[in-house]
Amino acid sequence: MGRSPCCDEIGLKKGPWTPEEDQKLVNHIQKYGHASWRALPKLAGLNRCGKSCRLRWTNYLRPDIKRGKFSKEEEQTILDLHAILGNKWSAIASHLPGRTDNEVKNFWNTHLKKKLIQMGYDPMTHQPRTDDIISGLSHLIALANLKELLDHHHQPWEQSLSRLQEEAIQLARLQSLQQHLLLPQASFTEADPNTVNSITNSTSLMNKDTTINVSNDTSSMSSNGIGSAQFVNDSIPFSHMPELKTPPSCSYEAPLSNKDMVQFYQAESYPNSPWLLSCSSTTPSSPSSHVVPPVTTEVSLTNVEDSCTIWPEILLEDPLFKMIS
DNA sequence: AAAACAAGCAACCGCCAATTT
DNA sequence: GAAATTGGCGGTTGCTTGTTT
Repeated sequence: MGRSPCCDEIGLKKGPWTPEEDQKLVNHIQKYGHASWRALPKLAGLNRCGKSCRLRWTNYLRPDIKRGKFSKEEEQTILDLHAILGNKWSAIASHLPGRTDNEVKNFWNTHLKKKLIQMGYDPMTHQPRTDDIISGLSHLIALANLKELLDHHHQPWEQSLSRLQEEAIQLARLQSLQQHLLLPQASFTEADPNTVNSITNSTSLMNKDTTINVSNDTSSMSSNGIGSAQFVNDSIPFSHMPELKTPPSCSYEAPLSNKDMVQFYQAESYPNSPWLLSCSSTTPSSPSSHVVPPVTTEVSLTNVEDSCTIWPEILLEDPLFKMIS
């Protein structure tokens, strides 16, 4: 059985809050707290639903709310955390004292998302947008083809069409190769630990300032009109991505069986939380589908364990973390 | 000066998980 | 154990303000 929305009651006010309403809410909470949001509006003399009161309090009236522009540090933290957590606004906001999930979400949607797109990143994956590069390249090639076609207008059009078809096949091959070269790592949302492990073992790739440089100089076009692409350094730095590193060591203060694996993530850029750690247990038969809550809460970095499994998306399960400062 | 458009943000909505009855 | 209730979260909406035409 479902439940009726709390704001369905007839006559309850919606929309922007007036200063008088704010004052009533603040006064009531300061005096009596907010044990029950449902009961609060009547007790406080407000013609609002409890949900509306809770939102107003948590997003605007709470005394510890930090207002004003986001600092560069806060911006970087949001970018770093979003790269790992995705749209977990509440979890991201918990790392930013005084900021609400709503504020972080709005800041992301109005500023950071656009910024990433402008920088050539996919705002969801935080990876360079290969579709843009490839479509841009295709566009250039198409223009070159058109130019060549016009240059050879004396040829029968059937012949030109046939040449274009051949070139389209070659272009498709080139694009396939480029995608392979541009995506040396699978997505971090991949749940298979083996895949994730192999990804993490090659994290050096993440921090290289690598990009594809597409020349628009037609002299670099080959004789059949297909352009060339080459890897060069530093145009689109991956600076906003947190650096993932193999940990120096792990030791367990609670015993773990050989079915267990350690998950960790180094977050150098998060103040007071240089390491976020957690352990979980998995069954050998289905490692990716059976991750259970932490079996230990204390992990310290003292001895090297080669068998540790690195799991970059550990932050996806924020509540499971043990933070060691 | 006015209309159109864009950006920013507070607030709402629906869903879900946890808790209570 | 099932149903009802509550609080919390993420997505979306729509109002306000600023900018451009």
